Amino acid sequence: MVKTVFEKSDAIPLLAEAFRELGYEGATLSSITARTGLSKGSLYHFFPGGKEEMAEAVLDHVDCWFIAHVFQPLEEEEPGAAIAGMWQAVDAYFRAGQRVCLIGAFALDETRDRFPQAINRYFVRWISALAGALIRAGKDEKTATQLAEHAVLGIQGALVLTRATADGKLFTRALERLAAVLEI
Amino acid sequence: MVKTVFEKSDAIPLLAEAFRELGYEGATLSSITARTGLSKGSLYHFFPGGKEEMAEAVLDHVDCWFIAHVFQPLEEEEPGAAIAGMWQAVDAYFRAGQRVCLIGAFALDETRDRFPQAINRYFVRWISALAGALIRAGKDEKTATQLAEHAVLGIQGALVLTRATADGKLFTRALERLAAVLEI
DNA sequence: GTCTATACAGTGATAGAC
DNA sequence: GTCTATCACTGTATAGAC
Repeated sequence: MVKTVFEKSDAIPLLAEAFRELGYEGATLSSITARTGLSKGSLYHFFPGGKEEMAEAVLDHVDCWFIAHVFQPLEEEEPGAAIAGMWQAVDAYFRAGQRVCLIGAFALDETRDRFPQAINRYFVRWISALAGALIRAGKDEKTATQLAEHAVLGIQGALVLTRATADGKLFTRALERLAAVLEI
Repeated sequence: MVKTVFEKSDAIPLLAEAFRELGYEGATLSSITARTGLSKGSLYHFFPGGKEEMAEAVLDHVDCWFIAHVFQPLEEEEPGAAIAGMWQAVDAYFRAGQRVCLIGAFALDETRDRFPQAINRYFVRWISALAGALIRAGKDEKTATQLAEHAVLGIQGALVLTRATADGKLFTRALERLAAVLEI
């Protein structure tokens, strides 16, 4: 059986899922080969820097997705629609809480110290993009920043609690509540 | 040099800090021996079940702390004072966000599946204790449960964001905002 | 009760055949 | 570009001296 064409970009979503579910330390090369169907040799061909380069590629991939689907709309589109779109995108991306935030999970342990800029950048841009939309929607700067911080933090917390309690409806319920707080 | 008396209970806070900072997979026996000053032999003497038993002991220790300092006060004392005490205890326990929630961190990766009951129990009790206090303070049951969920999830999210952004003031600021939401 | 020595599986990573 | 074979090393865990 000959392996068909398989590009680096095809591997990244599978790598992302591995790191998301197992964590950086927990995602061993064995588990990664099993999930991607690629041998270690192929993985090192695509990512000469090994596991760390794989994680960097995954972080970049996640960041790009959020820029395209969340941050840029918040920064450029009509604020009401962009914010509504954010809640939709977030619920879909995190599969109603069944999927964890890779970057949030990396932030919690010493993995953060491997990728500090990538982790920081993601959250800072999310908060500032949302704050910007809230300002364009009429909030003053201080309130907008606080509300944005509150919303982003709430999403991360909802992911933790959804997994911890195994309550499948918690996430979507939390998003609705967070969306309501933004209206205050 | 003779090792002085060192009880199992003395090791647990050090183990807790190791798991908290490094994660379950990241906390290797080498790092644990370095942090506790106990050799592998001694560790296995105290915890014959190895790393898993160490983590169980730590989870139990954390749970007991929260029962004594947070859950029971919420369940038994005057609600206003108990809730105010909760915010104080949380800010102190998590060192204004410099310290991560071990149980929340465990919830995010496959470590959850090792200790599902302990993780679930902690968060369920926290939410129900807080909801109970809110009910005694005059909220209706549905509102109280939602607000309690919102508060606990906010704490977890604030821990993620504090570490991610390295903004030392974020955590305390978030707690103030979360406390304000409970008043609504 | 504490340690050192050790077993042995699994780790990330590399070399080289095809 | 993909694989297998293999490397040196670290992982958890155990045995046994003191």
